[in-house]
Order: sequence, then structure tokens, then C-alpha cells
Amino acid sequence: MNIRLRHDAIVRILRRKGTSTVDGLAREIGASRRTVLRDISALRDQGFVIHSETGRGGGLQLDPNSMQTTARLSVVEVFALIISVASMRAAGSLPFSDLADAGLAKIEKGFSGDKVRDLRRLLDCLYVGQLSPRQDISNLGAIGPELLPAFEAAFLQRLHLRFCYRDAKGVETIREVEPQAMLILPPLWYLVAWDAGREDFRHFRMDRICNPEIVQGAQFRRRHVPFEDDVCPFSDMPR
Amino acid sequence: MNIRLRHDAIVRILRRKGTSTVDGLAREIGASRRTVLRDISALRDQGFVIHSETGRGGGLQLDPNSMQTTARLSVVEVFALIISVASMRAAGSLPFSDLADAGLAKIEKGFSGDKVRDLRRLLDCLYVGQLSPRQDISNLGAIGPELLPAFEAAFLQRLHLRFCYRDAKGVETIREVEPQAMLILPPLWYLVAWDAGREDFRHFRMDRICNPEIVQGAQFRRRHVPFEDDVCPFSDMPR
DNA sequence: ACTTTCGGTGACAAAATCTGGCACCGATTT
DNA sequence: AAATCGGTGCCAGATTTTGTCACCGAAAGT
Repeated sequence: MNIRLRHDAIVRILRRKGTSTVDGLAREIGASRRTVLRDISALRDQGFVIHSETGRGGGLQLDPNSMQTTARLSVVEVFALIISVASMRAAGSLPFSDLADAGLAKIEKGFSGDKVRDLRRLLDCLYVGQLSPRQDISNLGAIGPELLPAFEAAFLQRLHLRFCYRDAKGVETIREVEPQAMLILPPLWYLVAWDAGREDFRHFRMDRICNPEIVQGAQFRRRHVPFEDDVCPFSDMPR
Repeated sequence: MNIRLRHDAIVRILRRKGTSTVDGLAREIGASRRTVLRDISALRDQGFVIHSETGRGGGLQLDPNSMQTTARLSVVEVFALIISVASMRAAGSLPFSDLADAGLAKIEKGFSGDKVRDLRRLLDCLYVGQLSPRQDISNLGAIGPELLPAFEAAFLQRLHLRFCYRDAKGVETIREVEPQAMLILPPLWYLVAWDAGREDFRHFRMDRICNPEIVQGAQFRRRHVPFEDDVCPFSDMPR
């Protein structure tokens, strides 16, 4: 029997029975007492909290709060999860937001140094807030999934982005910009960028952007920090 | 050298050098060519995207988008993340929702059998939708974080829940209920439950619930499926 | 056409690791 | 004092992992 399957079996039995002895586990699994004890030790090393009591009527007990899983996530996947949690928190009344944050913190802790740098660079570009009630949200379009890889490359590698923009009057223009930040005011998303053609900072509603493409080789010239700190929901994350 | 350390070393070298040959890796790590090839295969199984080109000038190349991290999350933490993603998707216009879903799917894949069962049981109780515009959302209160452990135990172990409920007129009553489902209509959250005292199904606004406590030993008597399938945003998850 | 370089596979013995039994310790209950 | 129960060190045997070798197919230079 595989070592991994055995560990799973032990956790399953402990969960079901609540309390069990080492010998009972060994009999049920079909492994030796010694092996079960080694497995218990390994499970504790992996972060499972297993209480034990010696003597008559004693046994092992699995702390239900320590049931865990592992996952491998890329930087942008974590970023997407962070956007979800932050955006929901901004929408208010999220009883599980603390828990989701704790989960994200665990995920972030698993990153190595340069991945953390990537993540921070993305987070530095993200601002989530509340939409002011007087804002016009008519003609709300969908944001295309093809925007994601373009934004990721632009933000992480600091490259120019060229796209077609349809403004509020319906006029379409080609823009070449240096992306600076992403502003989320649910349900609206904005790209804050230095417009190279107009030589000024502009806000672009993301549902009005189409056909984004990376411009290779163009250097960033501007660095813009357009918002106050308290708008950013990630003050508690290390940066 | 440990197998895990070797995998980490391979990923580190590939990241740093960009491109490398199998023999180069073997020399640098101090393992045999065959072992490195086995490791590459294992890494690909784990989800790393490693491109390879044969012939002169070829070699291995790690896709930078597959740089990953590991994390250990509990069932409820994953549940909280799922709520965030689903709720945000219900709010509309989420360009990264697909990515967040992919991340969640990876997390869910890391669960062992009984944890998946727990997660499904929680998901079966969750419904996210759009609030109808004519709904009254005055007197919106905060949902206390102390509700979470109570709900988790109630849903997972199918135990009775007793709490103090303040209805729309401000009248407070003690209820003992069998929790059936959680309904999220942002920004409002409802608990759908069988009210044991009134012998009928009731909706409770979660910001009006206080001091929830588990009632040990009470058996569930009802099973309620109050919503159509299309309200549930998790149709693509295995269940 | 031929050679070299490179990823990838199968087979098999050697090396490393895991497993099981054993003796034994300390704590707790009967 | 006896029985129950978790925990540790030790060592031979079972199991898995590793290294070696032969070999294949693809690409690129000669």
C-alpha cells in the first residue's frame, strides 16, 4: 500500500471515528503498529494536529481544524483570487472575507522570493473601491478574457500596450499606453495609463478596450501613483 | 539528495537560465541523466509546463506562466474563496473569473476523497444570485465572523443551530433550526432553514442573526432543495 | 547522405528508503 | 500490581528509487 494512500486512510478513519487507538488503526489499515506511528509522526510534520492521550481509554484524536490540502498556483491565479476577495470585500458584508484572506495569506507565504516580487508588482497596480452613486454605468459591456495575458505582460514586464478604444460617444481610436494601475469600482473596471500619443494620463473603461497587443521594446517613461493608500485593500500584505 | 529538493533545484535552474539541456541539468545537480528525465516527467505531471526541443541547439524551457506555489488550505478556506469568486462572477464583468476558477479547480484537485465530499456538501448548500431591484435593503447590518464555525459545523455534521433572530420589525426571538442552504444575493446573505419551533421552512437574513450555537445530538429531519439548478454557479464542478 | 546533438523510453542491477517485528520506556487507569 | 496505551531505538527484510546501458526519432550542421 502506498504511503500517501495510507496517510489519507488514517486521516479518514480518525475523522470518521473521532477517537482511535494506534493498534486499531494498524488493524483497520493492514499495516504494522510501528508504521502507523511513523505515519502519525509524518502527518504531524505535515501540519495535522493530532492529539493523543496515554493510558487506559486513551487514543488519538484529529483536530478537525487541521484538515488541509495542497495546491500549486501560478502568480496570476493568485492575483485573480485576490481580485475576487478584495472586490467582494469592497462590495461589503462578507462574513467569510477574513477566512478567504487567511487562505490567500497562506498561498502567498508559499511563494518564493521572485514570485512574491511579481505578485507585489501586480498588487501595486490594483486599486479597489466603491463606485460613487452618481456615476453613469449605462452601456456596460463585457470585459474580454483576451485582455488578461496582455495586461499581465504589460504590468510585469513594463511594456507598452496598444489597443482600440471606443469612448463614451462611440468614437474609436487606436491608443498606445504605458499601463500604470487597474482600478476596480464594481461593476466597472478601469485601466489607468500614460497615453503616449496624447502625452497625458488617461482612464480607460476596460469593457471599451478591444484587441490589445503588446508593443515590444518600448521603454516605460512614467511612473504614476494616482490613489491614496486607504483605497488599496492590501495594506496588510507584505510589500 | 532528496527527490523534492531535486525537483526544486531543477525548477530554480530552469527559471534562472531560461533554457538548459538535460545533460547540463544532470551535471549541475549531480544526478544521472535518466533521473533528471524522470524528474522532468514528474514535474510535468505536477502541472509545470516545460517545453522541449530536440536536435542541435535544443533543450528544455520552463514556461514562466507555470511558476507555481504550494499552499495548504482547509475546506472552509477553500469554501470562502469559492464564495468570493462565485459572488464576484454573479456581480458581473469579471475578466479574471476564468483564471480564478482555474486556480480553485487546482485547489480542489488537491483534496482527498473525503475532503471533496465535505466541500461538495458545503457547495450543495450555497446559492448565489442577483438581487431583484425592488428588494428592500435598508438597515443592512454586518455579518459577524462568529457565524462561520457555527455554520460549518451545522452544514457538515447536520446539527441543529440555535440563535437569536431580530426580524424586520425589530422583534427578537430564539430559533432552533436545521440549516439547509445559504443564499447570497449581494449584498444580502440569507440562511434557508427548517424552523423546528414553527415546523416550516424560513429564510433568515444573516446580518440579523446573533449568538449562534450548535445544538448537540439533534437529528436532521428535513432535506430541502429550494432552488433551480441554474441559480447554482458550480455546475462545472464535479459532484 | 552522414554525423552530431538533443529529448525520450525500456530493462535491469545496485543503492537508498521504507516496513515490520521486537524490546523497552513512561504515563494513566483499574 | 496489572493492564492499556502512546512513543522510541534498532535491525533484517521488503520495496522503491536511482544509475547504467542500449536504443529510437527529430533537428541541424557538414
